[in-house]
Amino acid sequence: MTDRSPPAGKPIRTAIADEDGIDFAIIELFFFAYRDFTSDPDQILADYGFGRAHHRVLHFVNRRPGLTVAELLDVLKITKQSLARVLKQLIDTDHVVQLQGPRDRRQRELYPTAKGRALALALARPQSRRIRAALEDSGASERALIERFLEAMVDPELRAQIDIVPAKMSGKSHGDH
Amino acid sequence: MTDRSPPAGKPIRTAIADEDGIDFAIIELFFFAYRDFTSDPDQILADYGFGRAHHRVLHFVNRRPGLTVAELLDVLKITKQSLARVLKQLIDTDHVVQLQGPRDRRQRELYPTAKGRALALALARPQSRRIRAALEDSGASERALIERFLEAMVDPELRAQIDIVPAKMSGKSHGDH
DNA sequence: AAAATTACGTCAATAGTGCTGACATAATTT
DNA sequence: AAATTATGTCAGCACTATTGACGTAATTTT
Repeated sequence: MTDRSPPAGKPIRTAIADEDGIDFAIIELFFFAYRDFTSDPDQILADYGFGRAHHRVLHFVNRRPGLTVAELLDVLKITKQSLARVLKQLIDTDHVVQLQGPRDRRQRELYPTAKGRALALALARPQSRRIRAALEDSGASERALIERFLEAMVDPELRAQIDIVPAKMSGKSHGDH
Repeated sequence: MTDRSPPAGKPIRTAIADEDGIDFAIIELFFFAYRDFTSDPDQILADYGFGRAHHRVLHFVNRRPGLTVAELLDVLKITKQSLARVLKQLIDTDHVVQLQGPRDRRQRELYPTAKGRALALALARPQSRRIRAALEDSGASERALIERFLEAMVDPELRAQIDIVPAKMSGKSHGDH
């Protein structure tokens, strides 16, 4: 019994740094940034008994009023069952309403109520504040650049999901490439 | 029974856009970017029966070999219990080893094994590739700018966690403010 | 030296989010 | 009429996270 079950690999004492050209710095920053980015709304959501999933649904229902359940599933990349509970809670608490689709009556178009819009705004406010502060801190005027970078981080096939958003209609035209 | 239980708020049909100066565009892009950023390693992890939590532990153990359990908890911002299972699995599978702290023998210093380092690299590779591609797509040369922005997104009190990383020792000095 | 604190491990119970698979219903399409 | 589609729901399971409690060993304080 002098040695343990597996060969018990020896400890490596040197930090991984930017070995092999891997960009650990940005990988790690992305983790930290997202961790804190979500922490603000998480605290508000807790007061409502909601979680991050509720936030995401609320966000997209407000951004694209009238989207259907199937479209929402596609954007969130989760399963029907995962959405079901969360959506039901939002409907039961009068944050979201369902309307029968005008053309296809099988579809349920999702709309925020005034209550749902107010909550979406309350959740977005601290996040937007954080973004504004970060843009200032990091030598602003680069908003478009940050936007393009984040967009480029998204899977190319899925960028279509982004281009649906209404912001693009307000004459920004920072990229219809 | 002409009306439902609650006043049943009316549907709002207009998109939330950038109402009240809220930066919904970047909020949403951050969600999409992070969703896809984590999807690459998630697939690899599935082969090992690991999840995202394993990745995070593996990442930081490789980035700061010798960190203690308490330090890791502080960085990940999770509870001891949440870490316990994940860490145990990584130790049992010989990805991470614990050494008794040299000064304080209560502490357990965490180190990656060769196996653990290899996995950390394998997980980081697609992420780094995605970052490189995004920097190119979005008119690169702005790496430092992106880095500063992400850093500024982190809670100021917690930025100390970032400044520990070894990358800063390699003479980059883009900010010891 | 005794007492308090600290670092860590573990146990129990619970919540939130996600998954797969199966099945039902209503509406639309073929 | 039959097949397909959009949605809802049920059962069961996995992973990550939570709080609270307790135990042990080591260090620090008194």
